[in-house]
Amino acid sequence: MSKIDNLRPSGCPIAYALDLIGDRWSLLIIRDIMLRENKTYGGMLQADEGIASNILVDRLKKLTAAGILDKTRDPDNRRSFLYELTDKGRDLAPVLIEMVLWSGKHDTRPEARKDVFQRAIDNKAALDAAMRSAS
Amino acid sequence: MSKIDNLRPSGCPIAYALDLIGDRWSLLIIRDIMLRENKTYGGMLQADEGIASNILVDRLKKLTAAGILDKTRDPDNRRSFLYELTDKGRDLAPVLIEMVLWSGKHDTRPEARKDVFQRAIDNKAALDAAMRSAS
DNA sequence: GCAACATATTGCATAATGCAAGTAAAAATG
DNA sequence: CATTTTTACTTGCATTATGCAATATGTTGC
Repeated sequence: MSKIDNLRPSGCPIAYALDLIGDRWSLLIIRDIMLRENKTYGGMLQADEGIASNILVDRLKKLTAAGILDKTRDPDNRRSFLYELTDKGRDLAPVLIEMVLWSGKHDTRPEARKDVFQRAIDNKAALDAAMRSAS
Repeated sequence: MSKIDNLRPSGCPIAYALDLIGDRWSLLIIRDIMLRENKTYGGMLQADEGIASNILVDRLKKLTAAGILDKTRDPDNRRSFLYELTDKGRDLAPVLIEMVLWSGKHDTRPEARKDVFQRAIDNKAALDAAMRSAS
């Protein structure tokens, strides 16, 4: 198991957030749930960015331990698990939305995908509601 | 020098943001500038969280290379440099604000500092403007 | 029990981080 | 103009995290 268990004691809210979700993968897992209804280990393994299986397990454990995700058996497929957002996890929707707006404005690469950016521009509140209800 | 130079090619805006600022320190540097007017190497070294000097140099270089920071000589102290936000950097203010709101709601530790959280609750637009003008 | 599916673990190489000490260069002091 | 101080940065080395490929564990349906 990797990554910090102990939070930085400064009390700074930015530091707190970074201690829990400040890495290259955690928010992509939350994106998978919020924007792609991808709630299973297997589905997340196959996502675009190609996370390694041990890292995925590690992050799922940490996000669950942090009270951001909740792990349950999938009632429709009893050999699979569902990782769903808790209230704390759902409340990350605005953070993700602001990241999308920032990248949409500043990522000038041709491969940059603008669909979610456009949704955020068109109706931020509706996107927020959709992301929260996805869990 | 550490950390990835090549961006993940998925085109996902969340992945783009994480490739540039998805680590434990980058947003704390930006916080120092935006919320503490801490724009020098030495000032950042002494911030609450105690970043190591080599990591600080590395992140300052990367953020500058990413077009988020701009490095100039301090006109008031010619042996010091100022790291200031570009437009791209200033546009991260909403991301930081949403993180503050999230942590303020969910960090239940007694040491959690609530001052910036309260500012964001009271007048988000005013906080955003203050953070942008700090650079 | 067995095949298949799904989640998770292990071993090992590479890369990032953290710490302590040292270097470099500009400005202030005498 | 030599010396000290300030400020920025670098280096060496130990520890920790990440990435990859292979393997293992657990669950279900037959």
